Parts: sequence; structure tokens; C-alpha cells
Amino acid sequence: MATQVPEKKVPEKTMLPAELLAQGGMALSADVIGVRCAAQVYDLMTPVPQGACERIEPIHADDTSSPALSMLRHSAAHLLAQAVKALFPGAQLATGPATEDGFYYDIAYERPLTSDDLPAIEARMAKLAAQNLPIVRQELPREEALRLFAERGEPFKLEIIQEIPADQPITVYRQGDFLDLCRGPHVPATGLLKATCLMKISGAYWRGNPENPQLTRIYGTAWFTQQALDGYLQRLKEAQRRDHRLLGPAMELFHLQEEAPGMVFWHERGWRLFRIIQDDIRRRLERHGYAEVHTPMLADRSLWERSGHWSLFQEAMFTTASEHRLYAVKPMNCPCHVQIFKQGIKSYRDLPIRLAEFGSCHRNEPSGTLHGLLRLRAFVQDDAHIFCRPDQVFDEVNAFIALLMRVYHDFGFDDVLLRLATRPQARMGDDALWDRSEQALEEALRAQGMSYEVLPGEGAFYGPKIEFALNDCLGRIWQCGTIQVDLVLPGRLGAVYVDEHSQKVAPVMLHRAILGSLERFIGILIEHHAGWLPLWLAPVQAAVLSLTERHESAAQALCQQLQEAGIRAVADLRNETLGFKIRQQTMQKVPYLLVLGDRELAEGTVAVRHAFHGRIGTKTVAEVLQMLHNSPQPQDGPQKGCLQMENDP
RNA sequence: GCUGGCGUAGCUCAGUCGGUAGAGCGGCUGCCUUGUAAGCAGUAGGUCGCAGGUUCGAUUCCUGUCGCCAGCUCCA
Repeated sequence: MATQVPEKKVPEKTMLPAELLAQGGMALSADVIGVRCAAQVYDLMTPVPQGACERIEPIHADDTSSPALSMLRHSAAHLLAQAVKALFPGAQLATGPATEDGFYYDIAYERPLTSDDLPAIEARMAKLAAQNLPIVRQELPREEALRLFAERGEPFKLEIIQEIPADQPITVYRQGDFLDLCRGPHVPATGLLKATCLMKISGAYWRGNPENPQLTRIYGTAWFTQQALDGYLQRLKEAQRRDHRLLGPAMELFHLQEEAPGMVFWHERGWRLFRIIQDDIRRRLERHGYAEVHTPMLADRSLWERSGHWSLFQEAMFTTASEHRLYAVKPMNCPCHVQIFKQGIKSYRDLPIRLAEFGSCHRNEPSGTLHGLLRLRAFVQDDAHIFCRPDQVFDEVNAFIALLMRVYHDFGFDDVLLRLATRPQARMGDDALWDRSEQALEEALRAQGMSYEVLPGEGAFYGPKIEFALNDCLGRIWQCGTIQVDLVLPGRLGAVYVDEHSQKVAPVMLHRAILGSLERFIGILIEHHAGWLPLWLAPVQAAVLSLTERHESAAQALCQQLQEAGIRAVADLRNETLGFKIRQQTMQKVPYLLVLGDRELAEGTVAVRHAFHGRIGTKTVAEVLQMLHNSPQPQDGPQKGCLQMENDP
């Protein structure tokens, strides 16, 4: 971008926030830590350009808005750095920003810092906070700044200074004998940083590039009050309680073990859940004009060479050899689906052709990236490839988004992150087709009334895509659904159809998945519902509990009656107290507990308890069946939404 | 894959400054016959992740390796 010569004849008139506040008739009370001015936050040390905004608003030291917290946390990062420099004088500071709910600082030191070092650092931080050191801002000439940080042995800071555009001032913030390069804003004194604690320590590369030296990253969090900090720590604990890696085995759904890293052992209940989900998706796909197929798990290396996977994806593919031929275990289903498309001659009138597969894929992911069900080496995708004409892309994408949102809604997700990834620098296919494809995706998003984020340059080399992502319990974002335009693969693999002019042309191919991987989706589902799956998904919907040995046969009979009525029921006939059985079934998140004792046998009823909501009352078996059958089913049909059970008791 | 941490009974974890280990829960047996989130007693479980090294002796110290956890990078 060409920059005009800055018309900096007279330096712009500026005023400190305190003056501005006074001008506006507002006194600068002791708890004011900054001001908000035209959506911009200024700290008390930074002059505000006059005329920057009409109205300024003080920010108080109990503000819960994210700019105010960011300011606090950014200062907390400095406090951390100050403590580290005091304890480990040779440490070199890289960067230390505020994050979504805390802050970190990347530090290089002669030895890696470990979690054993944290208590000492934390203690020093508390001491520095107690001293209530004023935080002072200072603008420096570039040479002066370079000299200062060279003197202090901060090579990373020098690198950063050199990248600051020449027309931007260089500012440093000081507190006591500590000084850091920083554009601010910061709170006025370290005394505000009392509700601060260090969380964890890990590695990070300088500038996120693995070629660069690895630094120690220390994470912490900071809040304005101890109460807010405690609340945050409490929320973290809650989130951990939802962790699918703990809940899954506790609910007897699955386990993982080291002989099969990144691969799941599904137990009966988990596999039942898997099948319920698979059947639900299968039913919807049938209604939406998809044809389900099934393709080989292994294919000869030559197919992957033709598809381009061998050159781009080889690292991630498992291979196996037989009779002097090398096979790769499929990491994706697309090349195989193209092979099905290629059988016979296709007319433009045949399109779109939608081939779906619950494709079992293997990818040799780096060991460090594996994470419960959310990141595996073997997983099943609800994959499909739509072969269509360029003019059909919009309709297909439009229909897909509607289908996907319907599915997410039925599974209890209404908060979906949508991202449109557009053409990268390195790409294949001509620009006219890219224009048309990106436009089709964007128009479909608008037609569906979706808000989305554009990620410029993040598209695949073969085409633009829309990603649909969900959050897990720790706020991490996991991509599930996707729809990707592929302008390249059909051509590479020689797939064609005959158009209305009798010409053979390559179809556009849309890769699309709703759940992404069924395994990952189940992991997110468990966390989202904290294990309390909607009734239609619960692997066991009801447990019949016998009170004593006298009630065993009646319990067994009731269980069978429920099963015959299509309810997934088990009988708990163990010689244990009722309280014990209720506790165990509750921990396994079995939604309905049906108790049979003398009273119920005499009355011909059953005592119903909902594991989450508690006692419901006594009902006849007919009433129980009616209640279970009337509970909401997934839609994409005439029925209503899902039974929601959001939290634990 | 990289950096750091961790790996002890089925699970959660304690412990050994180097002398082959212990608790709670769970399991089993018996008692109890149970009324809405853990009844009582007894009892059996362990090559202390795996492989080397140091040592009279290693679960403990060292090295390597595998796995797990957090983050980085990558990704459904």
C-alpha cells in the first residue's frame, strides 16, 4: 500500500485522559484505570488525540468488559516478566500478550523453566503487586529504544523494534526497575494486580515457527477481584468435569489404550450411541438425495499418486505392502468416490450425483496432537462428494447448510462458528472458476442468513471452503462440518460428464461432511451435554431397579416389556441398597430410573426418577411408555426439538 | 513431530533421601433384604510403562524408548 507523505506539520493536539475527564466535568476517581473513547481504550498515561471522539467514558477497576480485562492481563504479563527477570536475570523476554481469559509470557532462559519454578515466580509477583509500583509510559526515539534493549540483553525485543513502522512511536512501560517494550494500554499501578495466578507452563516457538528457537511460555490469569478469580477457577473445574475423556469411560462408552494410539475401543454402549447417530444421519441423507456407497480401505499407491495425495499427504498416510505392491490406507474417501463416478458415462442430466460414505479413514497424525476422541488416527467421517455442474454449486451449498444447521440443532448445538476460507496464494484452477465458486459459497451463506467470518487465503489449493466449528468444554474450537469446492481432483482423476453440447467436461466436486468425524462429534456431544445426552441419543434410556430380591422377577419382566416397546432398558437386580444403585446409574447418566418395590407391585405401578431432575412420581407402565415415547425425537421431519438437560445436579 | 510434566493394584492416588510397596473406591465371599446419590465384615489383587546402564542391590539414580497430559505446529 502506498503511503502519502504524512502531513505532520503540527503535532496533533493531545490531552491526557484525566484532563479530558475534567473537561467533561468528571473527576478522576481513584478507581479509574483508563478511558474508553470511540471504541478505543486508552490508559491514564496515554494522551488521547483531541477530537478523537465526542465522548469519553471512564473505565473503573471492576469493569468486566474484555478491553478492560485485557488491559489488566497485559499488565499482569508485565508483572510476570518483572518477577522472572528478578529471579532469573539472564532470562530474555519475547512477547507477553493478554489472551481470552488470561495472559502468557514467552521467555528464553539457559535452562527450561518448569512448573517447580512457578511458586517462586508467583510469590515474587505478589510481592511486586503489594509494592503498588506506579506503571509509567514513555515514548522513546528509535535509537534510544534499540540501545536500551541491547543494553538489557533482549534480542527478541530488538527484533520487534526493527519491525515497528518508522512512523509509529516506540513506547515503553516502566514499573520499578523493570521496563518493557509495549504499546499498552496498562493499568496505572501494580497494586491492581492482586487477583492474579499462574496456571501452567509449556513450550512455544518464537513467532509460532518451529524453525525458530523454542521458548518457555508461562500462562496465568488475572481478574480485578479475588472473587472473580475464584469464579473463573470454579468454571475451569466445572469444565474439567465435563471432559469426555473422563465421562466416556465412566459411562462405559469407550476406552483408549497405548497399543492403539489414536484409535478407539468402542464398548457396547458407546457403539450403540455411534450407531444411533450414524442411523440418524443415514436417514437424513436418504431424504436429501444422497446415495450411500462403501469403498476400499486400501488402495494402490498409484491411485494416491494420481490424486495428488502421495506428494502432499504422504507423511500422514499409513502404508502396507503385499506381493511387491505398496498400498496406502485411505486418509480420505474422495479418490474412491471419483472411481465410482467414473464407472459408465454420465450425462449433465444425471448431475448432481451425491455419493455418501461412512468412510473409515486413517491418518498418521503426529503423536503430540492426539487428544481423546477429538483428535484421532482412525476415525469415521460422515463424508459425501457431490458431483455437479458449476451452475449447481449454489443450490447444493445452500441445501447443505440448511441440512447441517438442522442436524446441529437437533443434537443440541445452536452456537456454530462459520468461516469462509478463500483462495490461497498457491492454488490450482483458473480464477474465473474461483470467482464463481467463492461467490456461490458466500451467496449461500447469505441466503441462509448466517453470520460468518472470512479467512482470506485460508482455502485449500483446490478450492474455497466453508468450515463449521463447535466449542469444546475448555473453549477450544473444533472444526466439524465443512463444504469444500474442488476444482481440481475430478480433472486429475479423469472424471467427466457429457454436457449439453456433447462435450466431455470435468464436474465440480463438493467435499462435504456434517459431523466431520463421528468420534470427534461424540466427544463434543458428551462435553456439551456434560454426559446428559438427549433421550433419543442415550445408549441406555431407562434402568429398572429392584428394591429387594423379592422384586427381581417383576423388574426383569418390566425391563423386557420396555425393550419390546422399543426402549433401551436395563435391569439392575444387584443385591445392593436402592441408594447405591441410584448413585451408580446416575453417575452413568442413565436418564430414567424405574424403581419396583412392594408398594409398586401392589399398585401395579412403578416409581419414576429422572437421574438429572430427581423424583417424578409413581406412574403406571403405560404412562411411563407414553412419557418415553413422547419425548422429542430428532427432526428433519415434523417433530419438535430435543429434550434438553443442560447441567449436572 | 517439538518443549515441559507425568507413568505405582481395575480406578483415583500415597510412598520408597537406593534394601522388591500402601490407602480409598471397585472386585470376590459372607452377613444384611435394603425406599431415592455410597449398609457391614472378611479377602484376593502389583515384574512400580518397557529396555538398557550405574550399584552388592534399582520401583527409586542415569540414558533410551513407548504412552498420556498441557502448549506449540498441524488438522476431521
